[in-house]
Amino acid sequence: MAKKHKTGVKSREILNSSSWRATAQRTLLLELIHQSDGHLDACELYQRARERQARINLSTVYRNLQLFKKLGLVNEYHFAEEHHHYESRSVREHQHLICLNCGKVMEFACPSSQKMKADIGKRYDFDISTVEVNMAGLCSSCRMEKRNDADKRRI
Amino acid sequence: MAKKHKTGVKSREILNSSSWRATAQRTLLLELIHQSDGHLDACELYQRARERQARINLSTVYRNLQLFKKLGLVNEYHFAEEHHHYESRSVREHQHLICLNCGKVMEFACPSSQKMKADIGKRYDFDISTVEVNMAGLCSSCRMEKRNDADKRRI
DNA sequence: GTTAATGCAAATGTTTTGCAGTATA
DNA sequence: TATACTGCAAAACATTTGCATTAAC
Repeated sequence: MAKKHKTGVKSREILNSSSWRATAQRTLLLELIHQSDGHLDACELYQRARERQARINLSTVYRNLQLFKKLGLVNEYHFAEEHHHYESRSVREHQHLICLNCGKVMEFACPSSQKMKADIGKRYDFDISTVEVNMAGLCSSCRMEKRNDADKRRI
Repeated sequence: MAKKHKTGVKSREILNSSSWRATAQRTLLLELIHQSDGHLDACELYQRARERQARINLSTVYRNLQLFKKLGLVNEYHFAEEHHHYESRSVREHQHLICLNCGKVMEFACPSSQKMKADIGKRYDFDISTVEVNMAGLCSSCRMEKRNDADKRRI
């Protein structure tokens, strides 16, 4: 409850501080992103938004995600999939591990990534804005599932 | 010259060792990927292939890239763009830095990624097959270009 | 009242797929 | 000769865009 209120206030502050308008759609989207456990894709966000605002349009979702990205409110991630994932920027720095079978996403701390960012930026004279460490593989339950499938075929 | 010959032989060996057919298109695509400096996208590969086989089709390129990925001949990368990039798997381990303005891709060594892979795999009980470290930002020449543009607008 | 933002529909770009014809093993 | 592979066209997705209407300021 307290969290929800805080997020709402924060979003509103950010929007008011600039010339961006705090529309119902925009506020709802920000709230849903903050509430979620992270790594939503545009389609999932759209579906959740529709539960509360039946007439919201997918292009509104995309337009606002671009804006949030520009304002630094969300990070965009590029996993081993065709679409992007989005996450509130406020959560502490972490990286991602994805199961290639079930799509489950785990987060892990990666303190070395900030040092790496500075080193590489200096070495190649780049102004680096994002660092992504993406690992992908099979989680334990999917590994087990695949093993069982293989056993069945052998019978 | 020697390199080209070696690559051709290697590709042919890999294809012959299985039931996959060494078609002219497939052989050409493998050769182009091996010859390139890495991180090609499907469209670029298609354009290069057309210079030598005018009638080759983009779907053939995509189908073969999927096959090469499955056979472990190429790696697929997900940079901050809408399409994927592909690279011969034989080259030594490295990670990528991409310019968000001009699309230029730099490669950098990241020896710590292998240790990280082992650590994270153990901690989360994942069988990790890929580790990507993607950094993105502005290269020095694009930074300068943008600064000049800003100056012009101010006049 | 201005003008930014939305909804809708259509366009764009990337990747996949069905199918009939072709070429490899 | 059997069938894997290709080319072509169309479909399937994710994302963007133009434009008339709506709503925030």
